[in-house]
Amino acid sequence: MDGKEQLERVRERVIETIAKNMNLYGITDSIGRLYGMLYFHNHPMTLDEMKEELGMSKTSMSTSVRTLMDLKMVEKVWKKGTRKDLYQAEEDWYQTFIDFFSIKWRAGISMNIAAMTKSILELERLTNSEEIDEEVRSAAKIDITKMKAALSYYEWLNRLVDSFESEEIFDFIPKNKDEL
Amino acid sequence: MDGKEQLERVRERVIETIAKNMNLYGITDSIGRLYGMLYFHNHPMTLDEMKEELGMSKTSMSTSVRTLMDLKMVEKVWKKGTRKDLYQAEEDWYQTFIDFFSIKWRAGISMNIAAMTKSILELERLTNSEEIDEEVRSAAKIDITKMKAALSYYEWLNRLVDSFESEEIFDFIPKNKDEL
DNA sequence: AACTTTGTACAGAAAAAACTGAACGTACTG
DNA sequence: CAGTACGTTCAGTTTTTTCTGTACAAAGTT
Repeated sequence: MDGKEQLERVRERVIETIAKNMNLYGITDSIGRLYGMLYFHNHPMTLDEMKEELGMSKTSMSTSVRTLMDLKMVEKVWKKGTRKDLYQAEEDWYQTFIDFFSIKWRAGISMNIAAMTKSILELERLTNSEEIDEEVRSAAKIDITKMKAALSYYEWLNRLVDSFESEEIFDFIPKNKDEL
Repeated sequence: MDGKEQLERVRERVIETIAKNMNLYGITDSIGRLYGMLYFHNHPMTLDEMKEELGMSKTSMSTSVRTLMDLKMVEKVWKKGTRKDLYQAEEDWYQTFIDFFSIKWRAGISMNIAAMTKSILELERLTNSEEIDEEVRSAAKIDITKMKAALSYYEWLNRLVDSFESEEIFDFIPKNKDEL
């Protein structure tokens, strides 16, 4: 029984699990595997090393690593002497969680708030118009109610994300369960 | 200027925004559009009506609506007299949010906790073995540390989801911002 | 300045996902 | 019990996404 080999097998299984999990969050398996691999690799890696390790093209490594950087799951590190770019995984998963959802959700929230606000305004103008079919008016009123409800939800979600970014969420749900 | 037409246009734009947003959460545009459409449709709809409204196949409607049901974003309603299944959108987006992430995250959490726990055990057995290369042992120890950190994160995430399901999250981040 | 080395853009190939129509099973209707 | 209406399964097609190799630009080396 070779210890090194066994360690390797365990790692691979865990990496696969991590990848599957990230997949659930809309990240492809390949990118998930790359992250997992970087997470267990104890030194920053170059694109060529990743390519070697995963048996994929350098192009893929380049784009995948950028995706992970955009999500702040990987960072570029600088090392004297080498010309190659070096990357390492963000190790703090609490931070990863915060960054991931802040980035993803904020984008959607502002988009939606803008659309809803604009639409409510337009429909209110419509309902106030004299020359309008009564049926349309009441339909518009219902829509306005729904959009206002949506707006209030987005506003709540925004505050939730605030609590992530400020880390106040950890006052409420402490990292260590024995705290509090 | 036709009011009905204008209302239609506004609705469509908002539905498109909703779809784009859901897309961010890993739901296809089509399914997102279906949800948005149902959200603004003030009566439960049959598969044939959806098919008509969206210009897609009945097969797609059937599978899409099932996806939405699995996420508890749509529910089947029963109406006396009709043989067709009727579906309507869950209107409470706070609830939708809770259900969506509870369902998605729980799946990943338990999968990961299981994998990590098992792997930690295996590696601990490995590190305790006499006949093992010192280098492998220290590598295994590092891995164990990382997996334990991961485990503690998943345990935290589980508690976060608990607070969603119990709605305690609203004590911390109230729905109405003036509350508290 | 010529030559390397490195990362990325881009176009095309391969793989995966979404979508459809036909066929089927079940349950209701007369 | 035959006939019809309905939802779903499944195989095949279309569309989208992922992945690769080549080409190229930028920066470093000699």
